[in-house]
Amino acid sequence: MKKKYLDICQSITEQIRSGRIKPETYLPSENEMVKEYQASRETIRKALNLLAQNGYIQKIRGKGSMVLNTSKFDFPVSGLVSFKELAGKMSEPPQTILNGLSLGEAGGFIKKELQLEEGDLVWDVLRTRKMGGERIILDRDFLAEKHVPHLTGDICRDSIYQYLEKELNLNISFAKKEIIVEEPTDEDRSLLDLDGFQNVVVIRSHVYLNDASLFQFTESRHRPDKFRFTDFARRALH
Amino acid sequence: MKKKYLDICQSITEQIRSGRIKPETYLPSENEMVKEYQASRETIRKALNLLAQNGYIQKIRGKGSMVLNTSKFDFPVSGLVSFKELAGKMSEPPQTILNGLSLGEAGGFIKKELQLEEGDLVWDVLRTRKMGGERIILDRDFLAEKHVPHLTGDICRDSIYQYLEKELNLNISFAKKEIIVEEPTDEDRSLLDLDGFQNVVVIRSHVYLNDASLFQFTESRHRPDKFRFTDFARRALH
DNA sequence: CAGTGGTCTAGACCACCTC
DNA sequence: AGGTGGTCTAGACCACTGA
Repeated sequence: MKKKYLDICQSITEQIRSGRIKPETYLPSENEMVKEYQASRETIRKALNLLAQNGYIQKIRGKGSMVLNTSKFDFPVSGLVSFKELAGKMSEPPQTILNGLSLGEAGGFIKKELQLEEGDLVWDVLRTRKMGGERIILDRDFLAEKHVPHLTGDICRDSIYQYLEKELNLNISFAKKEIIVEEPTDEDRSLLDLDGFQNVVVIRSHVYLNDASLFQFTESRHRPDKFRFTDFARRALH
Repeated sequence: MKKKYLDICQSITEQIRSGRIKPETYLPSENEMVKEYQASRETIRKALNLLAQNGYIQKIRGKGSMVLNTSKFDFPVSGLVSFKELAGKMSEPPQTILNGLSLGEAGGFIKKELQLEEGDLVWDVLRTRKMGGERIILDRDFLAEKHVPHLTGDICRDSIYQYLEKELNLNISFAKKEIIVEEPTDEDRSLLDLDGFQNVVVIRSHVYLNDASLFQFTESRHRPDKFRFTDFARRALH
């Protein structure tokens, strides 16, 4: 199934990212794009709305679609991105250390978080992320065994998300996240280079598949000086 | 200008929030809604897409639109919400203290952040937010005088956003934000009840109007134990 | 198979901006 | 007045689900 509006969106995204279309200038009008892309106006508008949602353009009535400046806006923890995808956009390559991988019956806490039944099994994955020689992030993932029957150390050291989407064809769809600041646990102190920091930033996520079933609960614990979260937000319509 | 898809969206939102439509159940099909709301299917779909973006429903092909559980998901720092709007959803009423309000020529730092010209004026607003008797948040707002010619202490103590949107009819459209953790400044220590915390959480925002012009730069500094950010994120299409 | 949501179209009317 | 984006429509075909 090829989606025309996605093609158009990617085409324009590419032109903006490469600098062929400059910030503060206007895109061709929707009617011009209708001819250029051989698509109906609604299809063009679908593509443009995607760009607007992601902060690439601002549509201004009576004038046109202005390209926004997206530089300095390059660390998309926002959205739903795995560490490997994120790392690909960083200057220096990070490193993943697998500290633990086990499959077992869900305990009380995690059984509740993943809404599991009595006797359901869960994977417990513990990984450290190293950047610039220092252990900066501690990730603990819980994955429901009924959705992910098989998991290996190699997959965890590479990218779990890649495996789930490419191999298992799971459709990761949305997540609810919360960011808070906590005191370091003993585990944080032993597995991270905390350098005397009194706090860690904790991101807790519940991740859902296309059919709205919950399959993953993650806790990502960051050294505060290396933590940065950026977001593009549109004001809700009223 | 009445927008049918917004009416439909609000109608369904209201039914979900009030509990008349329960989580884990399906909405009527799009074709049924076409009759119910006397609208075309594309208009219905526009409304449903808004609901999906905001985490109210999950659309599942071949099955329907499932209502998601939105409880425990109640602190929308995400999106673009002013403190007053946020406070309205909290149990206990918070309090705003105005620590400073001045209009002056833009200095080097803020001139750059707000992309101002030589001689442009900016408002500098400093406010403390008190919750449960403790001073928890320190907000510093810079607003370009060319967009906001007039500002008073009463407006700052109430809600700047309300004034901008209701009185000045400014259309606040989008913001770029960043969240990081810093050491407290002397100002933080004197104006907040830091209780010995070694860090503050800082949210920096650049806020833009409908015509893509930058009009506000804000720094919001939070005591870490009272900070919480929640987010609903959909995975980017590929 | 019928029903669901996903994509696409061609055309209409409106509100806004600019000249 | 002419061009821009914003809303809405009626209809078509497709892909997926479940009985």
